[in-house]
Amino acid sequence: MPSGEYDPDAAEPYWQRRWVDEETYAYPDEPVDPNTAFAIDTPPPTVSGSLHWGHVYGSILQDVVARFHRMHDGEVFYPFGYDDNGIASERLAERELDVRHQDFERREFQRMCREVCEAYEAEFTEKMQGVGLSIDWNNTYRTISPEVQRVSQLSFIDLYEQGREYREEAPAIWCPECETAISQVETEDDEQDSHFHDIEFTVAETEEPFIISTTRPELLPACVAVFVHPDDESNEDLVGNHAEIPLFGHQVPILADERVDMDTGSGIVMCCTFGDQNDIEWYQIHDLDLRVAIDESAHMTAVADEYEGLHAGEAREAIVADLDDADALADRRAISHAVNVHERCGTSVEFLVTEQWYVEVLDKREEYLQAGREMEWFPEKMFTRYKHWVEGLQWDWLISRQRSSGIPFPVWYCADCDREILAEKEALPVDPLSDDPPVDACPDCGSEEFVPENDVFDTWATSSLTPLINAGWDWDAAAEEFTMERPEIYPMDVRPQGHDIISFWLFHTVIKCYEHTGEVPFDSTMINGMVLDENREKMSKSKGNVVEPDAVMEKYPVDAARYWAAGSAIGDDLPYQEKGLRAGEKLIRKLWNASKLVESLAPDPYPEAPDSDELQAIDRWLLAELDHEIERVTARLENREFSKARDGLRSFFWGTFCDDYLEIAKAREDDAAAYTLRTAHRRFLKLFAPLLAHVTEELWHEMYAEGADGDAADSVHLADWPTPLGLEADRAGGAAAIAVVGALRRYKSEHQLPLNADLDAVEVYADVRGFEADITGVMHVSDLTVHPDAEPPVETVVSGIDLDYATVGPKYGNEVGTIEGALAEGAYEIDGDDLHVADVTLSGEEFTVEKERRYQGEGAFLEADDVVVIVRNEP
RNA sequence: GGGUUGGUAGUCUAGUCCGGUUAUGACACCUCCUUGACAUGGAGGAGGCCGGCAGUUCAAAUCUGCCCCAACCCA
Repeated sequence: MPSGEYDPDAAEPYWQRRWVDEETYAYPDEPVDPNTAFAIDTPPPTVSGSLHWGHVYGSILQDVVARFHRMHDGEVFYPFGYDDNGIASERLAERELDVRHQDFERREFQRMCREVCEAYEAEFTEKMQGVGLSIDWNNTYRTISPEVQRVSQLSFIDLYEQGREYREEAPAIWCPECETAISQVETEDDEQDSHFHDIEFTVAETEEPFIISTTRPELLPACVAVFVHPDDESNEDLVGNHAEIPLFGHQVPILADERVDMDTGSGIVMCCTFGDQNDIEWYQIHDLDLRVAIDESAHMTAVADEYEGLHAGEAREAIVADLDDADALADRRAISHAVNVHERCGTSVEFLVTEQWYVEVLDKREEYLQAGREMEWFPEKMFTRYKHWVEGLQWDWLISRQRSSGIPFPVWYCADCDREILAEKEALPVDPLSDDPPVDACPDCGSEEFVPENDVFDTWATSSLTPLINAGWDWDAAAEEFTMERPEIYPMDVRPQGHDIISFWLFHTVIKCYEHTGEVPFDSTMINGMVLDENREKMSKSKGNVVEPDAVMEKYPVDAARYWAAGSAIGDDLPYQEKGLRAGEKLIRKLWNASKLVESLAPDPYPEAPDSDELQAIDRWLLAELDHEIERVTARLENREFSKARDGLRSFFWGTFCDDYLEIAKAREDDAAAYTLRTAHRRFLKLFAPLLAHVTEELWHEMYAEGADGDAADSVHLADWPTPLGLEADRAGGAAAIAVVGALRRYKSEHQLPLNADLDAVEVYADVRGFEADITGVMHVSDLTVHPDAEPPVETVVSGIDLDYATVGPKYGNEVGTIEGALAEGAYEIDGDDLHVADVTLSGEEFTVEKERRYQGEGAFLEADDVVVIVRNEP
């Protein structure tokens, strides 16, 4: 039985350890009913550092969902993954060991990555267990593991066989620091200081000079055309001629195109291989030359003549200086502008023509939009993000990366005819660098020489397969079909994630799983907002406002953090506020203390359910109100309305159960009260369990686990979610009785009396029959008289008229103002059911007469809701 | 630059889709109260031009337009 004060420092780690040791949340190995199995697909966090408070926040919301459905529905599949196969993890290893991947042999570097990641993964595990997440720790995966490599390569081969992947030499976004192609989603804008250079070009045909403006003079050798806007009258005579490039001397055509921004600089712009995405479009549309001046590591090529070998940055300075010497630099001014950088390393990206693998997506935009529509979105409005992303797609998905660590493409090429040779599905995973291709000779040309593909998959190509990884998707060679080890969890019930990754992670997962299985992988998606600091500002290392999970956990119970996290409306950002955690602490304490009182008022052995007619009116009232609350909380949790579920349950428990019923029950000593207390309290523990996972478990074991059926004997989290009892109850009478008690409390408070002070005589004008003993008991009333039907002995004075605007408004329109004016001045007359005012007559249903009650008799006159109470008390 | 979402007492928040006249609750603040768990509790009080401007309407926190601020997504 609970005693003393609750000690979360001891209880929380105890239960966390026990949940893990006893595998409380293990998903069964044996077949599970697909109708009750509930599966969550958590996006595996990237192993690139420590977990931050945002991870904790999102995880708690997932866990509330998991715990609720475990109690409400049945078995819950709640796995955990570590995403450790991407550039982020490689860069972590480089940072941690102070090395560069280029300096190591591929296998050796991969081994180093694994070692660094292992330490961080152990820390992830510890932290996640430390917030009491009900993850099944038997179901964890690493995105670099052989099993996942197999799934990932199977996915590649399946899409290839479906004709949805192609290899092409084309302009691609390139990070010169990481020396790999990257996709559009991996870039971000960075506002950087730069210079605008006005450079003098010459028209070859006329030797007439003109000015172009550029931030990238080092691309002069890469210039392949000059553009003016078709509407640009001042420059239109240039079109059709050629321009001679200063310093480099080559000539390029001058063309017209609408993409030119006439307002920037001179309105004449140079097009290079490639400065930006515009250049790529011009290259494609106008069939321009390729003049590659910058190589994979951002050094100048032979095209740059004497600048060959210089880093692009050095070349820029050198070229600017030489332009100046040649009197070709008209102006140079400092500006600040947005530069496209690689989000992982902050390096400005280049556009290089390289051979890469792509997944075709543009042709199925409408289908993928429909796939998104088929999911239920919490909140609904987040679907718009998905929609705009899909509608705005401009590139197929580039999935090859020129990195050391990652999952290799299961592909070889014929050395003679370049035919693509894919691995056999049953042989996966393979590494073409060390494994042989599945054929001895090229089926096309018979050559026996093969070149292995050196590239690895984009990390998202793998992390977009988590539903399939979790479901145990595989290729059955004998049956020649894809199979699933746990078909009952696919499609998965919910996919939680932050709103920042809807566009790439969620989108890619939806489309890949959809292509493999023909089904949308999620029934619903739940989008959480971002965690902000206490001033509602985004947390960032540079601002120094980052909240460290460890610091919070040291100061507050985990349940308090869980309470705080559940205070958000789904999709909204949530500021970190200590008072939110303090409120959580208060609720934990209240729950603990109330439990102690329940224990002492209704000690062991707990009475069996009495016949319904033995329950007193107040008992039936409480249990009926609780039924109502159960329905509300259940609906709110189903709709992921965490904040409403939390606040509603909290105020019902605190106000109705503790302040109202518990106080009344103190005066009772019968079995009906004991049964009611126990029944309600046991139900409260269950209702709070998804939220306050630890304290409810502690109390459950103190009070109920021993006598519980089945799994509930092990954990409240394995108990069944409560359903309404459906008792008949006088809910109006109970509400009136509570109003009477409230009025009497207020009376005592106003008269500075202690709440347990005796009251001599109380008269109640409301139907509180059946609740008399409860009122006298809790309020210490010596003589209570109830007048269920009689009018109170008061004079009523008309104090005003309330209009029913819903009918009066539309009916009288502009006259409403006049009517209101007359009413305010008292210029009206009540005539039976009618009201004469301002030349109109309102009928009975169009207004209500407001009456003030005046009591002239002895004692104090109290009003609450529709209840009138008269107190006569000798001091 | 474009799009999305949000802006409600000192702070956080409900209500906004579907307009109806004392705008919800919590924290903090003020006053009072030791009551069979909890004073880390209980009863009460004060605190708001619902981001700004304009419009629609008898009536706007709610609908429309423009503007300002913030976050996110995309250029």
